[in-house]
Amino acid sequence: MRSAIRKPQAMNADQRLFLTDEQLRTGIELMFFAYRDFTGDPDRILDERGYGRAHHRAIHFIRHRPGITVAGLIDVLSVTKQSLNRVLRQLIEDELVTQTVGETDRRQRLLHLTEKGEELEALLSAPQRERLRRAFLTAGPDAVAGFREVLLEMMDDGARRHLGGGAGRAQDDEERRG
Amino acid sequence: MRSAIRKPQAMNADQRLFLTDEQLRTGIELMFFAYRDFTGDPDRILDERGYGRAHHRAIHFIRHRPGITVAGLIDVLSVTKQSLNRVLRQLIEDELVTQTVGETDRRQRLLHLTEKGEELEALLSAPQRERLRRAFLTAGPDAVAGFREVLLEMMDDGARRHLGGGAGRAQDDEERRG
DNA sequence: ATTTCTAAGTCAATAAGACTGACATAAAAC
DNA sequence: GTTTTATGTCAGTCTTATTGACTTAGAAAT
Repeated sequence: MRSAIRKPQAMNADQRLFLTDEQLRTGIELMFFAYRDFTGDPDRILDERGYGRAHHRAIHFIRHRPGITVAGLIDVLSVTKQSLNRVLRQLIEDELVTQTVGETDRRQRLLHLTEKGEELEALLSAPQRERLRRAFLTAGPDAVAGFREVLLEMMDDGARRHLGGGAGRAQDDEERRG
Repeated sequence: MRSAIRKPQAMNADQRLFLTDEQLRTGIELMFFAYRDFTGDPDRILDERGYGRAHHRAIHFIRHRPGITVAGLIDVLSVTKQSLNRVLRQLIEDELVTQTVGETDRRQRLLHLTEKGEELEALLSAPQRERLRRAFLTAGPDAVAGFREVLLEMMDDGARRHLGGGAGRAQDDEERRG
């Protein structure tokens, strides 16, 4: 028995495929820690202003999908109308978000950020962008491509259409859905 | 098939460095969607049993750092004693977690999962492992390496020592801290 | 034109999960 | 023997989210 030395052939299929228990567990923990720290910075800024993470999410998607409807935002965020409404009411009251009546369908309320809203959005996303920027720069382009691929694969099929940018405009999808 | 179209045009430094506004924004949204869907499966299982995400986190880290102290768990999770205590009380009451008095320091309560606890942990992590496994397999080993690098870089410096596996054992750190 | 459906908004009640602050106990450290 | 540490607990608060019921306005269908 040659038990002393581990030959490369001794690796099973899952090990060669980087799918060991250890690596999957590390993946789970990476998601937990990275997400927590990623949201930590804006959370602190929001807290000072009496807002929460829900406000950030609304502000983010209104900023990047200007003119999105309330129903569209509910769909992207996967929250209930009641949850979103409370958040939206505050943001409108505080003059960070405006509503305009839809042109083709006047029941719709099209959402936009005010200047004040844009300012807060920039302030909130700055630390996240900086964190990503630093991580991307350190890890390099190939690592970034891998990061994007894996996260994209981890998403539910239905959620992928909400992703703006590289994989098709979400706004178009939403308008098509009407 | 997701990164199909790429226009070969003039790129500035940031674009070559994959640090365009667009790519940073997509990174932000990937984190949001992937994390939400990643936690969605266990959330449903927890819900059926009257537990929440906080219970899952406790169970996960007790499973993978058996004998961890209450203070150690508070440190890893970055929650308050009061928050953790409510969760822990339920898990002990429901016989998923046991406490044993520390041998060297009898003030400490060393946490372990019972068989029942191990079963629930396996049930909760199964969909997450499967999701990761599928994503890793589809994206390939290089992408997985990139995923890990970027997430690791995104974490706060202080959090990195809590990561088990590839980058040093967290358990040792915790024991050293005592 | 009337009915029906849809988009949005609101009220009420509930719950998980987190927080702060205050306080208690037991054991270790000095 | 005093102080510090580890744990546990009580009380109160806050944010986010839920479900359910109901209203208003406008669009669509007949």
